[in-house]
Formats: sequence, C-alpha cells, structure tokens
Amino acid sequence: MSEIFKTFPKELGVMKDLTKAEEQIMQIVWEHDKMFIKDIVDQMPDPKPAYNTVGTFLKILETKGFVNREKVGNTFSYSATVKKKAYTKKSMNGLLSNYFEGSAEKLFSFMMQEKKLSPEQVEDLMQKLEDHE
Amino acid sequence: MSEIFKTFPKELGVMKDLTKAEEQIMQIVWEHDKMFIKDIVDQMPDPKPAYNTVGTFLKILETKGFVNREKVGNTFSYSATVKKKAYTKKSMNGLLSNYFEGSAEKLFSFMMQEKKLSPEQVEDLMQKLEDHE
DNA sequence: AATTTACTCCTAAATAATTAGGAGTTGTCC
DNA sequence: GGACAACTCCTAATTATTTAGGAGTAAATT
Repeated sequence: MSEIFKTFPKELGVMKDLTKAEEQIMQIVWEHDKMFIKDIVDQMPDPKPAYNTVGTFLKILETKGFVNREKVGNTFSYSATVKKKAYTKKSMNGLLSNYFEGSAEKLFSFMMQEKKLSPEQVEDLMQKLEDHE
Repeated sequence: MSEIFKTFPKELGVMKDLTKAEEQIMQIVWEHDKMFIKDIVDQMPDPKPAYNTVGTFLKILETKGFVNREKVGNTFSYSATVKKKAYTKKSMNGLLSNYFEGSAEKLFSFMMQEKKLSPEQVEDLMQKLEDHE
C-alpha cells in the first residue's frame, strides 16, 4: 500500500456515525473477534432484542462498513472492520471540538478539575509513557 | 438550599440526552447568555433552518429542562438552564464508560498517544493547576 | 386604517432509527 | 420422512427526530 493512502484511512475521512443501538452492538462485537448473531443476542442486556433485530443492525453496520460477515458452515459470523480505537478517536474529536474548542489541554484541565485524576496520578502516568518511548 | 440537594443536582441524575439538532442549538445558546429566536437563526450555519424550526427545538429543549424562556416586551428570550459544563460532564462520562472502561487514566493515555499533547505540555499544564490550588 | 413584519401556538409532513414478523431453506433428530 | 430448530432474506410497523407551514395576533410602517 502506498504511503499516500495511509494518510486517508477509512477511519478518519468517510467513517459514519453510529446510532445508539448500532453502537451497543458494536461494543459487543469489539469485545469478541468473531461472533454469531445468537452470541450477540446473549451478550445483550435484558430485555434482549429479537434475533432478527440484531440481524437488521448487523446488516446496517455492514453497509456502513463497520462489520464484515463471513460464511462459516451454513451460517455467518461477524467481525468488526472499523477498530474500536478508530471510532474512539472520532468520538473524542467530536467531543473535543464541541466542548473543548478543539483543545486537548482544556480537556485535560477539565478532567483534572473533575477530580477524576490528581496531578500525582498524571505525573505517574506520564512517567510510564515516557519510559515506553 | 440544604446541603442534601447539592448531592442531587438536575445535571447528574435526570439530565436527558440531546439529539444532534438539539445540541447544535444548545451550543449557540451556551455561548450567549440570553437569545431571541432570530438571533439563534442568525448564528446557525447555512443552510439556515426556518424560524419555526428553531422555535420547535427551543420548545423541546424547554420541556427537557435545558432552556428557560422569559418574556421580554412582547416576545421571548431564551437562556440555558443546564450549564455547558454539566452537559460536558455527562458526555465525558458516557465516553469514558463506553470507550475507556470508566478510567480517566486510560483516556489520558489515549490522548497522549494520539499526539494531541506531549508529556512536556502535560507537565506545564499540571504545574499551572497545582499553582491554582 | 390597510399593509407589512415579527412573533405565537398548534399541527403535521418527511425522514431516520428501532424493532421484529413472515416466508422460505437447510440441516437435525427421533 | 415429518417435525423441529436455526438460520436467511425481505418487508413493514412503530417510534423518534427533524423540519416547517398555517392561522392568528399585536405592533410598526406608510
């Protein structure tokens, strides 16, 4: 693959948004490499949707390019094609631009203020990250 | 106000989600303390929605508890009742739990990896925050 | 005082998202 | 080999969201 295309992965440019119901299914698919519809239904919280409901969403997700289906015996298994990390990035960018003027610093500041993380914890974390590089 | 109620602000428990169109309006209302419908329409990007469309959303937002309207002369002005910060918190919590297993540390790590922020920038930021306390 | 303007309130059309049923196929199990 | 289970594909009903028109009112304009 040429270098140019690495700059335009599907994950960034063309990626659609997920609706809530679609996202719920993706969360399950992301956790399990390959899944059958019935296994997805099993993983859903009560009240569990009908088998065909999940099937419908998988078809939508397939046309949106989020999953791929593969014949296994006489049925199909589904797996994520868009990685969770890629969608996370997209979601973060949305939140960042709508709520933090696109500034990651503002986001960090917000998170710390909300007492989710103390300066000491950030210090430790940073240390670990620096060590990794 | 008694101490007890500070524990259960509307912002945390009962707060509804905004749809995309509603959120777009709120973004504008959040930036301006009090607004008339026509001023909101003016702030919308092209193609601008009809006056009544914005009015409809403001009514929905009022029933959802996000805005308050106030008679000014023979018309109404609208202002946000849910603060942008409160909704930001809710959105962040959603993202956090869906994409970072509820861990702010994981979010921080992700953000740094995505090169939105270098360790040095975090260092500086933390310094500022510590100075503030 | 008739016309225009700017708004209100109510209503509904159009589109998108969610949910699932029915008909048909294939394989399995007494 | 008939009954049942598990699946596919197609279709549609229901509900939520988005969009804006129409009728009426009150003030402003000429």
